[in-house]
Amino acid sequence: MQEEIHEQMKVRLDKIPQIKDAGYHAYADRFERTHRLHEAARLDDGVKGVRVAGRIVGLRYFGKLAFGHLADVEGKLQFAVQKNKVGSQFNDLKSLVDIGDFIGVEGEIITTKTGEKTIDIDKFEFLSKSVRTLPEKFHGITDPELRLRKRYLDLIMSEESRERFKKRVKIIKTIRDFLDSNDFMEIDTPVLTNKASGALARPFITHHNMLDIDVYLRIAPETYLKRAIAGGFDKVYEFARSFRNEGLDASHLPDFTLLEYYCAYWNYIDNMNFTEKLFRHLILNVNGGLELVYGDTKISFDGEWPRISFRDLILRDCGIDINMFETREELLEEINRKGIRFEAEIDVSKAGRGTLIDLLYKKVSRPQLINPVFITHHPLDLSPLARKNDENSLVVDRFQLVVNGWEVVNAYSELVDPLDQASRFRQQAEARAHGDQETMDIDNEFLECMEYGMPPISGWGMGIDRMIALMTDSSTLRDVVLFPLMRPLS
RNA sequence: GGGCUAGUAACUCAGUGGUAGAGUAUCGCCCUUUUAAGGCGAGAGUCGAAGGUUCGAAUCCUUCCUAGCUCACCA
Repeated sequence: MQEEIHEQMKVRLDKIPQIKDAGYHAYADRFERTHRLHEAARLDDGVKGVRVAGRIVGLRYFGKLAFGHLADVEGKLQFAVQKNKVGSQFNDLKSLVDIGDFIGVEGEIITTKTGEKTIDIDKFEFLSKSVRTLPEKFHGITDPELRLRKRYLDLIMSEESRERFKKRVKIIKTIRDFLDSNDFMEIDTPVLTNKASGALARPFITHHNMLDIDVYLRIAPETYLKRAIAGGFDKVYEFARSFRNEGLDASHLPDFTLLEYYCAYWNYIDNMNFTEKLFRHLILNVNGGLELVYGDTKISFDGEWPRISFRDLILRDCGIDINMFETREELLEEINRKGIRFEAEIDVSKAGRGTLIDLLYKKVSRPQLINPVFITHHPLDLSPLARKNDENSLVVDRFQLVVNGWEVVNAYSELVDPLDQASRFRQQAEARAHGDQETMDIDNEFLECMEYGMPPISGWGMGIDRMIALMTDSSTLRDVVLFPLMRPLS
């Protein structure tokens, strides 16, 4: 109770000793329920001895009768309190109980004149006193900042918000069940690491006092999951909370959930086929159809999804054949000649060839991709952990699933050749030496693991939060995360 | 970081230079079928913060804080 106590709070605080004087506990230790609220709401009339508990979210008095609602995230149930049934407890309710309090009630299931399932109570128990008033009942919280900072209030007040987060639970459970039923094993890999590897991104750095070393919060679980494959697990996955010290906006969070799985003996084509199955299963089970509506956009996951190479896509969208330009200088010259400008924060003149191609793709192609499309065969220098294509050594056996202009999935045939991996790391180091920020650290421990031998592997990663935003028609990722990071109020 | 917008009672919002307002909520009274219940009455405010202009500032000016949207970069 940091701030000053205003009138309404004082009124409620003053009730706590009165609650005790009346023989209740203001903060009881337990309540034996026979049903949860949404279960009780499905019982037949006449069932007696029903005991339910919840937060009071509405309360209306009519002289010697009162109606109210108990609610939780799963549902709500109306309760009726009649003075001639509960006796002296009626006045206790009136003088001690407020909207926002938790109570437990026991009574009989009835249906009111207006047709609503109701528990007509014989008695109630006080469970927990709320000393602050809930937001206004009709509008709830509309200030987007308050909704994020005080998500619990948003959940109490907004059915839409409750449904969104329940859907998140269902999405994650559906994916987990699907992977489990396909013989994947869920494992955990470290969050604190010595190297920020597995992706191209700026990490959070923290410090371990006892070891006196700086450690990184992982940017991806990739290299550890592959170590598990080397150790003999042959299908693994992890819902990996990952951390990137970069922008923070509607489509980027500093900590987000990255689902990755790895399967030994698959290549990227097996993986694309599996991806289609996974998504069909997910969307059909959670949304009941294969079409999603996101804002004004309709997205169809039906049918076979197009598979197009990075080169063909860029050629189609801006007429540049990236295979014709083998150095970054030649490519940059061509990009400038076509009049394509990147208003990039990073210095384009320092970017490597791969980074340039990536910028080009994000500028001319990606925004146009609405329905799911597999983009394949990315430039080698953008994919230091992916296997080289057997026909064209400038590209890798990689795919991204792009939906609504978002990279939802990134996957490839994993590089398991330790000599090639060592040379890729060296290339990354060179690019960094030339000023390219978007590079990967050399990870010698990972390399050594690979030297002991890894089977063929295909790995896969998906930003869960983005997928959930797509499936819940949420315009910002912060709407699908319960408690997003906010600058503290000082 | 740039541009635009916003911050007034616990909550939702009016109020554009002249005594700080409404609804919800709270407190008191009436009411046994309501569900944004209703009726009568009352209390509740550092108008985001600091400075300035003015006889007088929620209102005009400056700076700052916070947030949302948006643009550029990152999943």
